[in-house]
Amino acid sequence: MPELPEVEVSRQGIEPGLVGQTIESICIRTAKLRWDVPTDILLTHGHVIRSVTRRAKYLFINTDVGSVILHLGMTGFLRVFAQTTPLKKHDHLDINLSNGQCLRFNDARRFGACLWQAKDADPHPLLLKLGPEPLTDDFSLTHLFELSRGRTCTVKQFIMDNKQVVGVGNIYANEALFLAGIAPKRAAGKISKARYALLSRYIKQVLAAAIKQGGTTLKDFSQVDGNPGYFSLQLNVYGRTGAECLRCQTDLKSQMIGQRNTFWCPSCQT
DNA sequence: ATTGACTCCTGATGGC
DNA sequence: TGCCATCAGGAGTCAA
Repeated sequence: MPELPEVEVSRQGIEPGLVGQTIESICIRTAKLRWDVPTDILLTHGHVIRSVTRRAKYLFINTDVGSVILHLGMTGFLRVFAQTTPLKKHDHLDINLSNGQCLRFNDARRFGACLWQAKDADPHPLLLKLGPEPLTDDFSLTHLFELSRGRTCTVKQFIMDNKQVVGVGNIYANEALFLAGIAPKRAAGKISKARYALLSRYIKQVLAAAIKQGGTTLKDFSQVDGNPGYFSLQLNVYGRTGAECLRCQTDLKSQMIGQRNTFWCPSCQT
């Protein structure tokens, strides 16, 4: 289940195989993922891939005429290999390169997306409301505190809201709240500046650490080379319902908060 | 404006 | 062994 670290690891994985290569053709095998796949992406035929970038959990394959935007959703992953590689179930899209290689997008649950951003056009509507990138200075230690005043939703829902900060998915929200010692059900508007500074620092730390280790592998994710990520080995709370807290041996709790499974230590997190 | 419920989809899982 | 029913989950959309 790709979160920001997994998307960034995917970006780093596909970038060397794509940049400088010419797009020979694009094969849309599945016309509708989360939304209809825009045929505008075919405009990239014959154009060179200048860069592969990321904004939130969106990946951009950038050419001189525009960008193919990919979102991995829940179960999406990307591979770069020979165009002759046999198809597997749920292989939805190929970007064929003139060197015989291709970028292939596979997504079992089709929560992923392929979008089009024309060069010099207004930004895609989906990108307009996104908050700052958590790993940049745009996401300051006081950012969350300032936005949270008066908010009654839980702190967990607040940090997972893309309008506040992008890329904090369920796994890392649980982990960052544990490290900061904040109970996930606490109201966002009633948490002190000092605690938000701590939480912000841990959000940055946990995301950066996960990227460095190649992302978290649970059920679905693998790196572009097919190897798993290794971060799951050091999850403190996610998925550990009933197990003992690694810090204080208290039994961890879990509960659905805002349709998402939430894990915490009732002793360490207050 | 904010919040919560609903929705898309398929594979994994568990009960019988 | 097989067949349901249930669930996970990113994030947009809609209703309240």
